[in-house]
Amino acid sequence: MEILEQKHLALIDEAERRGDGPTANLRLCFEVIALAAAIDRDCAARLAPHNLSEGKFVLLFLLHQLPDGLSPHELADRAGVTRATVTGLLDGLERDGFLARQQSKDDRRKVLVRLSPKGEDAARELFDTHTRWIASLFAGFDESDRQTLSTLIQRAWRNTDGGRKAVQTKAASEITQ
Amino acid sequence: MEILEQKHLALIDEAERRGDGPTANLRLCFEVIALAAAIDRDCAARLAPHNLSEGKFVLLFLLHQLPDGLSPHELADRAGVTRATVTGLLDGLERDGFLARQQSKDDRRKVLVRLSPKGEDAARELFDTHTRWIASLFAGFDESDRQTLSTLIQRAWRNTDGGRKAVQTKAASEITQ
DNA sequence: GACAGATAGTTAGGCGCCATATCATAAGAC
DNA sequence: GTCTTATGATATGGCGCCTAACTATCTGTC
Repeated sequence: MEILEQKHLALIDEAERRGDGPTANLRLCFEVIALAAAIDRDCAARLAPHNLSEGKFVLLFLLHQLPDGLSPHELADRAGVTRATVTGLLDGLERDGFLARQQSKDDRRKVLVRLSPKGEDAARELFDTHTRWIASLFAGFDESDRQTLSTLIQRAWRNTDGGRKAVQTKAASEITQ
Repeated sequence: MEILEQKHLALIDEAERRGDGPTANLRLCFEVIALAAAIDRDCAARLAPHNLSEGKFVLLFLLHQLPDGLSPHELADRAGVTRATVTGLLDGLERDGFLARQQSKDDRRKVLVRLSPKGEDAARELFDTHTRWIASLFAGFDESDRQTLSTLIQRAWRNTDGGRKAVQTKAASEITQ
């Protein structure tokens, strides 16, 4: 029952062959990545039958129950992707009838995106099954397990570039206060 | 110091708004994904200056110190990607002078891929810095931390589709024995 | 020795994501 | 009122990955 991916096994082999110190950290890193990749694959597999990807699903639920719609720009900000990416995702969603684009009245540069009834249905239904599925991944975890896992992940995260920057930003803002 | 991505924060908000039971598991899942994504980003940022991606780097180190080279098929198997993907990666690597393709003598369907001196240099040098960097992500983890994290990750992994299949396969093979 | 089926590599087309460049419109400075 | 600058959205082209289809070659069978 090997959790790691092929390429990572090969990398660990090579590191061991070179006697490159402790490969335990390598293995740990690849286990994290393997879990995330497995979750991504499952997510994609669950959404594909509906002609949706993870990115499209996010837009769908961001637009859910917003009769006034949102602009592509707002969608990009809230989804954390570029505006260009949103344009591509909207193209697909509009083609498949989940939503419609409409020119804004007050700002003629702007576009308003609104879900169609089909989109509203999909958002409502998929959101529930989706969150239930995600929660089920950690079935059997009690509060202590969750706390432990979360703490260890955050410790590693602080060693990434993004994590380091966040720590610095936080420190700077605390001094400023 | 928020570790989660924008879209996941929005998803958790919505789940809480709906009172959809425990959102703690959601948060945990997204933390795993955020760590993996941060690592991926760092990896890409470190390789980009050399005109390499993670996929290309894997091919490079698979070919390292193999004067007889490998075929695209073998590379695909060992890297865990499709042959078509390997073709694309090889195109880029060949264009950038890291390797050369050469017709095999004994099987004229086959192609042999060999690193150039530039490719050999890059593989040797990058492999070391790369593994050191990965190990540094878990700096400060002692054996007990590693064991704990690994166990928790594997427990979650067994709840993914891939994990379930692996468990079944293992059980079946044990019965057969 | 011809022929079916396996195998090797590539091509074509798609998806999701990105960065960069382009074009329309809006808002503020003077 | 014009002119710069900011802000919309999109187009273009790239990357890594996929599947499916194609061509060339090899292999085993009759």
